[in-house]
Amino acid sequence: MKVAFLGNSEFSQIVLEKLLTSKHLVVCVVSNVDKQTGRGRKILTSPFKQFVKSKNLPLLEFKSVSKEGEEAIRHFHPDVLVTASFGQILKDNILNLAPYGVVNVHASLLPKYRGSAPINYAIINGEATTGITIMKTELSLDTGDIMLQKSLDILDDETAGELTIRLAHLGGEALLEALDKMEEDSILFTPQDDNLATMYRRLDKDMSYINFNKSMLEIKNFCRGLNPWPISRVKYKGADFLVYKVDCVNSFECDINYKAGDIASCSSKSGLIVKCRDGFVRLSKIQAPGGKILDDTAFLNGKRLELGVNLMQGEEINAR
RNA sequence: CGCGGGGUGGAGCAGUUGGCAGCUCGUCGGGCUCAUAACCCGAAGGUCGUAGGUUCGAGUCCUACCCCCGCAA
Repeated sequence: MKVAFLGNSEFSQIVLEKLLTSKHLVVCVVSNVDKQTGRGRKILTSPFKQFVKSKNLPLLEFKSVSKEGEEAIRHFHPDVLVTASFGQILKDNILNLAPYGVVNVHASLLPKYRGSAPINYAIINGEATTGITIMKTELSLDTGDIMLQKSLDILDDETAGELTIRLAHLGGEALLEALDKMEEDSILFTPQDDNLATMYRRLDKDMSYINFNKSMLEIKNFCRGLNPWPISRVKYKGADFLVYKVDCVNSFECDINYKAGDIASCSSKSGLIVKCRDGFVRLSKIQAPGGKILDDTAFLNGKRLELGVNLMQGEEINAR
């Protein structure tokens, strides 16, 4: 099959690499245009596009494929279009461009976890299993018929970033299998049951503050699910401290009656321990504004935090 | 020229209006203890990011450059 590949991220790259090892031919790759980004507002080429260039694949860049890309892609006469972590929503002209239409590699077991951050939310919600769905792309988001699914167990301390890489490899395998079957015309299309569907909205920094009214496990999962971006965080006296790792604390005793979100211990021996709904959590890897990522014990050697201060957004100082 | 924070013994930080370079931890040695991540005593370890400049004197003030980070996308 002649494939036009649409993608942007590291996830896309891993799937594409797998595709390049197969008998299928990648005729062109479509990605977003470079924009000002990063510190100093420089224009940088994404790692994905650098990879594509290094493989000497024809690279097309569009702000909107539907508006600008139809002719250019048609020029390569693809049999099928494949999307993997491609941010843009495709219109009819692109959906019907190739004989086999558009196939999407989605990182969840649809119809669960529709939306742009399926991997993150699977971890946040404490799922034990997630997976890959190869599906037909249609006009509305992540609703197309399912062609093939593969599941994967989520590891205990895995972050969303780590899981993304594992899912991408699985996604590559699933995609090849699906393409092979399409070619033999032996693939089944199963409609999704919309009643079972769950949809989650985009991640952003506003939703990344830790809510200590939740349980130890929920907070830990929240932290894992938001790594490597946007990173869970707390507010200490008005400043944001990024939290890279949370551990559940099962053996911490204290006689003071702390509220959820209060700092219950902050010596460089014990680490940074905070009260939550059903116990205590330890914020064991944190980063102060302008600082680097540190273990809490190292962090507390230099920065002295105050016992009893509340780390929930908006809360003010209250001495027990 | 998008905004902002930072580079100080091995680690993390403080350093006031320029005036002997400090704190917490770690390391090494000794002591106490049934024992310990606890406690006590002592020691080692620093070209204060780089290059210039101002000054009797610069970690501190000025200039240029390098590196790291947050916001913003």
